Amino acid sequence: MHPTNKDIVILLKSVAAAYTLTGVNQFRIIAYQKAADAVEHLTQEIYDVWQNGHLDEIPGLGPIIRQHLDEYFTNPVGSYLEKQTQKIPAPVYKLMQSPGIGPKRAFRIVQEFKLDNPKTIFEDVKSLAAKNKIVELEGFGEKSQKEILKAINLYEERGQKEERMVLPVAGQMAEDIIMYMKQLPEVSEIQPLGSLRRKAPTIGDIDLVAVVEQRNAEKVINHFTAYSRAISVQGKGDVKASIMVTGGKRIDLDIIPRKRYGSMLQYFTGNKLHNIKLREYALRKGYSLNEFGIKEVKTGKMHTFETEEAFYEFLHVDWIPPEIREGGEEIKLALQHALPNLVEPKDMKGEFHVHSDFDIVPSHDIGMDSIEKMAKKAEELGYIYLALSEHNPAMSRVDESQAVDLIRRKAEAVAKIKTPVKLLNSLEIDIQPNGDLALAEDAFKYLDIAIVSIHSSFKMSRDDMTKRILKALAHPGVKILGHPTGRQIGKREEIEADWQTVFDFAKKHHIALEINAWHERLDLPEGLVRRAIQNGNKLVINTDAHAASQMDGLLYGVYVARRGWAEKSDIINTQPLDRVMSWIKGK
DNA sequence: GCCGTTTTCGGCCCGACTGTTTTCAGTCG
Repeated sequence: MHPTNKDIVILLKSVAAAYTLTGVNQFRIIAYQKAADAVEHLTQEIYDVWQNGHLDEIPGLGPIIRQHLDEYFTNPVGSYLEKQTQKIPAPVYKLMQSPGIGPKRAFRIVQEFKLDNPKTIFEDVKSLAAKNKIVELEGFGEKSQKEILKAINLYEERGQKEERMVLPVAGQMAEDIIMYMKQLPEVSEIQPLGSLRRKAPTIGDIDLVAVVEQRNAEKVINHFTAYSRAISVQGKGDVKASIMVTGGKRIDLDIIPRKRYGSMLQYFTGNKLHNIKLREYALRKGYSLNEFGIKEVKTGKMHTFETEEAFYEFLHVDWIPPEIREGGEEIKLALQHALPNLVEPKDMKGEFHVHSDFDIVPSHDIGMDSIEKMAKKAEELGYIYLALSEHNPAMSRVDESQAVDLIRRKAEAVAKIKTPVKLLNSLEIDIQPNGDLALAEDAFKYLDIAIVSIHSSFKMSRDDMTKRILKALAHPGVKILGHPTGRQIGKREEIEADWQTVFDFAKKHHIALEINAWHERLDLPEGLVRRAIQNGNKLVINTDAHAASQMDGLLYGVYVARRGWAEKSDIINTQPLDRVMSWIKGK
């Protein structure tokens, strides 16, 4: 098994902890913490990124840590990183995993009581606390003993299976509480920030900021903590509060007067590395940034900002779309007025991957709505074209001539629909393990366009998988590679393939890479979107809808495209019909 | 150890909260 992102996060944090305890340069410790943070918030598996030779694209990982990771991925045994962690007793790292216990307190406890078994560390500490032993340590007291117990219990209860929400779930949760908060006229504005505003594929907790005048603060905070879905109040102060809602998810609320709203938006949108880099830049210019405004370091004069645009403008930095605030090169480009002009939802003019209920005897799940209904929905969305791409007929259920007949009949059914939307007869065809397509050759003449996707044998060697994909793409009828990595967020890993080779081949043959907008796929992942674009590939954004209502979800694909720095011209289904048709015809 | 729109050397984000202390250390986001 390859190390997961979580493994690497723990590894890097452990090295940072070991350095903290052995007393190395504090900035080296911070560098490891930043690196751990970068990996923790990566939306791709770091192992895959490493395998494809692109560790250098991750901001926060410098040459030295990259080299250590390279060694670790090749063979962890005896590697530098492993050796560093071994300098500290293993139970320390275990103990640190409970919230509120950092390296120093964990080390103190382990050392003072000579706890050497990582397997029993939590039990050991609990029984020490029961005997009131921890209170006796210098620097610890009654309350810290209690806090430590609470932290361990919390970790044991649910810390390990901490799950992040997919974007639409988090979005709905935010919308619900925003509606609730807006019942108060004192809340003049309220919006989600953090990873939700940056449209990250998964969301840990929900951050809200509301514009409230100081005299109404108490009332608003009280209203927030009285939310009916709150199962507990985590914290409550004059200007902020935090609740836990059903499902164990946290919602934080900060309130701010109108005149400081801009700096608060910037501060809580993040991400962390973006903020650090912006503040470092500002500091070189003599300014210190915080959530209340911009301070002139020399004079102490404070500037406040009602809008985020004004905040960035003060620093002579172009406003940066939240989706690309990742701590990479966006600040540099914003200074040069060279940010990309990201694709927007309104640019979308159609899509190529929806499943109708036409009974094609499909190999996988069939759609819920008729072709007509899907076309109607496309019309409502203002689309000018739509491709109906059901799964191919199951080879186990129909023979070749029956399959050909089904495709022909579907073409006729599509042609019969009266709609201003240009409908295309398409299919999503399985790529078989040997790279053959699961469709009789004669059927292709009834298709306007074809998507090919992998739906089986996800575990293959990188070489075999790459060959399999190239063989499928070599078929002249193929125009789109569907959900290329096959990942399902939180459920299935990405397949392993040499993406550079796949991208080069796709580019040469004018095959588009899909950004599948289904919220559990979001595939291509944004990191690969960015590389595909830099490589000169074209992409399409598709919903993979199995019901008309799901076609609204194209938005989530647009977010991924934006997070991958895609402009309108990179995305084929932003283009007018004639351009799309000439792409289909292979020009 | 990382990083760069006055630096490839010499700096390094910022504040809140908590607890155990009388001025700070540890942890977190």
